[in-house]
Amino acid sequence: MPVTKGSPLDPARTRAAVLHRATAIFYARGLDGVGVAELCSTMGISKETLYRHFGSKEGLIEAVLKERSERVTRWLSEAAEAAGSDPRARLAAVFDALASWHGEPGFRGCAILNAATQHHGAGGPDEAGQHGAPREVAARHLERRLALLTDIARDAGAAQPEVLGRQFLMLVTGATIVADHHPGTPDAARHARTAALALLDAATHPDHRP
Amino acid sequence: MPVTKGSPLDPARTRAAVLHRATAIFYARGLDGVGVAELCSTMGISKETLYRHFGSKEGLIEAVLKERSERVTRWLSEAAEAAGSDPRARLAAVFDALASWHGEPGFRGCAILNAATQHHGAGGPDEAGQHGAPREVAARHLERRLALLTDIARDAGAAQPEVLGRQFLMLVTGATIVADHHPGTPDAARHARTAALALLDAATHPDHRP
DNA sequence: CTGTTATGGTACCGATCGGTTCCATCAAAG
DNA sequence: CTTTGATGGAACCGATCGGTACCATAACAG
Repeated sequence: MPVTKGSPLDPARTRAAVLHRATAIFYARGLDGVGVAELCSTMGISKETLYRHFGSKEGLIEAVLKERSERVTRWLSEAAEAAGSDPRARLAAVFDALASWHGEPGFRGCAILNAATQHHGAGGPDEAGQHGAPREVAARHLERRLALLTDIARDAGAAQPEVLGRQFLMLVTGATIVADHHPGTPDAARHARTAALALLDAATHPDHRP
Repeated sequence: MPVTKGSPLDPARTRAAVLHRATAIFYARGLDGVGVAELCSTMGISKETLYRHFGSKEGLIEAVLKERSERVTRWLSEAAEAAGSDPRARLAAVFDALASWHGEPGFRGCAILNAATQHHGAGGPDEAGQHGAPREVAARHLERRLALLTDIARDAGAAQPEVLGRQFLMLVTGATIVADHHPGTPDAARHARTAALALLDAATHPDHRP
């Protein structure tokens, strides 16, 4: 029989705590920037515990990235929903959420995209049929974000919501990258928001020029 | 006296060849994805030669990134110039060049941004007063790209060329990232081009609506 | 109580890392 | 010819890597 729920020996609770702590450490130091030994000592667990729960460092990374992707996706969707039903307001809310994220103290870009970039060495599918896990997670991550943005474009009545959604995706992604790597553009998300709204208006309103 | 120019023992020629080969290897495998030993054997040189020319792996990386940044910047500027003097045509040419780059066989995103992401562990300035070299090179790289795009926006007569230039920068960067990490969007640069031209037109033409 | 289970700590493994040193070679300068 | 300097090859260094095995402890089940 399993031990009592919530006890300090509850494996599920331990796993969740490790996942949470490892997410922050990997984000701050990079996937290859921290070894398993230091990782465990920082988290206050033993290596045996880590390997019992996740099998390998790769397994831990994959679990961290999947959980992070779901959390971020949910966070952005909720930010859009909170803005109401007007597509324009929802789009603006997405970029406002982006701006506040970029302004957070430890901001270092998108953890999922960073991980995929750091692991680009494992390019193709390996012998186990597994592609590089970080790159797969990143692709699905962008796919979900594209779906959210395309929904907004569709609700707004754009002629080509798929195209407009992809343009929004590039603005969101580009703003995050620029905010991370170009200190001269601290308000990237604000400018991206202006551009996105202009594109939405151009795709929605009829063209008045001859 | 130095040996005859062009001889196989000419240090400058050796250095240039190493730089060229290392650029391709680092781009394909990642900065940490290949060790110095494999790097040297692949390039057909000895470790002593590498360390005599570049001092350390970090020194080689820095030299590779700086050379790459200059080459890419020159390439994009020339693509814009070749389109003539019309700002709209030059802007379109930039995204056309981007599209052809994204379509190349070994495309793996921007080498400079990838390197900066892979080395985000060396966050602040170290004891030698040197910030993480890859991150500095990336910041300057984006700065030069921003200057090119802002010039186009200014030549087009935009009311706020700095803002429009930054929006172009986010579209260029976002398109490259999406093309790398989202297989579902193979024509990212084409959609980014459409968006950029729409933004340029909106910022240039007077607004006809009440 | 006893038995089970999850845990933290530690020592250890082979492999690989970045970097250093020595040496034979080979082309060009004199 | 001899001398000079750049090179490739290989051995070697200490450190760190991801991963495994073993063990004492502590909390819970019965």
